[in-house]
Amino acid sequence: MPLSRDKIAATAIRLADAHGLDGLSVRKIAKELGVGPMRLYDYVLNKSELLDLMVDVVYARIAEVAQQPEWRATVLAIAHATRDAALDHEWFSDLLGGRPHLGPHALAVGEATAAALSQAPSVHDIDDLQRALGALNSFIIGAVRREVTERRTARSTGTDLTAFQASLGPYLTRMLETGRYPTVARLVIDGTHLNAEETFKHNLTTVLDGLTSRPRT
Amino acid sequence: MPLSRDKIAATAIRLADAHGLDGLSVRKIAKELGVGPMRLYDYVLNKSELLDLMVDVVYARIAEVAQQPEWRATVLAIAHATRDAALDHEWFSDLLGGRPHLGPHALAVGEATAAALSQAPSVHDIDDLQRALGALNSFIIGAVRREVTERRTARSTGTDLTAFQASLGPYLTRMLETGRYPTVARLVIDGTHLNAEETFKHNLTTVLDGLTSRPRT
DNA sequence: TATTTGTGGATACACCGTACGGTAGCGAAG
DNA sequence: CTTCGCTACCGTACGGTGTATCCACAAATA
Repeated sequence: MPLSRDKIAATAIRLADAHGLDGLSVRKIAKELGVGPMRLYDYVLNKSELLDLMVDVVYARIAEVAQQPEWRATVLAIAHATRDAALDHEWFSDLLGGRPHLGPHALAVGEATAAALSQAPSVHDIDDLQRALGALNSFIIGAVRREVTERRTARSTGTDLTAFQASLGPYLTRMLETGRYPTVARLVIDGTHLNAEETFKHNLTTVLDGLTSRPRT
Repeated sequence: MPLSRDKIAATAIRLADAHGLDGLSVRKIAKELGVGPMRLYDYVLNKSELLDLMVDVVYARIAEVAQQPEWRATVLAIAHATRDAALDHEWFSDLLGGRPHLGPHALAVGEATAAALSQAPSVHDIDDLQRALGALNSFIIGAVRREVTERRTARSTGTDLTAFQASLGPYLTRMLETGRYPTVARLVIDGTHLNAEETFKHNLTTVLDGLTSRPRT
């Protein structure tokens, strides 16, 4: 089996899933494939092109759900698929929004999203579409990013309050006890541990409603 | 002048502004300060703590505008200040949402945002607040991130259409000419070059309206 | 004066992305 | 059958990174 872009991308994804983007190096991928590090550069121009490859593989999965009968269902499906993908591949959220996504599958997702949004009421001309697309993508990117980093810190500190205070405690609890951040303190202490998926869905429909119900300015 | 966290952060910010986050290294900061690389570790635990330091300096600037008479004005001011800061310090957008922002000034901004949002109509209990805060921050993070990467690619490819096609052309124009991405193609070709700040403001008020006008689910 | 303490510096390690030169096989041209 | 050019593979090497560790020297204390 003679090595290929697909195989390189696949093992790179496996390693990134296991050890994060920081733990991903050309050398490790090569070792995992049983070849010298430089072999990869016969198939890829840069490391960043390798990252683009990985990203587009993930987009391929997202693109699979991008065909729905109704525009709103399409948007919802894409957004949730993006979130799911980022939860499966946390490094994906690190790359999300950080570079232009121009791979064929990324373009397919962009096309499906744009086509869906263009059928929304209150999206009349192309400027409306551009704005709506921007708002939607901004929300998705930010929400996914936030959720992933939250999950990471929760994992590294422990999820319950006492463990959290023990980890960030010396600093953060002291900060919160200064009384200068009462609302934040209330959020940290009294805040229910909301279900992440429902929060995402809730906020997504909020944004979507705002997008479609709003009269032209 | 004996070196300090503030001075380190200040020159690190200067270097990052000039050469980006990738071009920032402990050694270069040290050289700029005229000391050995290891001196910095007397003031900072990690490089990531150094990044946290830089981030909090930027938050200090944002926090300055966080006191407005009306809750909506406060939110708008913070959002725009965040965007301005990210445009001045593009590396800031790379860090935005990527790690928890726990510096004193970041907490101050978070407090101000939370306090403002808690006064919005339709934000009744603490769960409402948490959701609204999440939605708002998600949008801001994503929007800023998108705008910065867009500006970067525009800078590296040239802004007008022909230069853009010349740069991405061999690949992207071929992609668009396949006809598989008609909506995206229309956006790229017919899309007016919208004013970025107005788009941000427009989408921000859209999100904010959606946040406040929406009845409870 | 002798001794402790802390501060700045140099060196070293493990790792990174990748430029470069070289070689072994193989199909086509002479 | 020989020889050429080409492709696919390989190893080594360079300049960079973050940071652990040791060391020298100066100041302060006993």
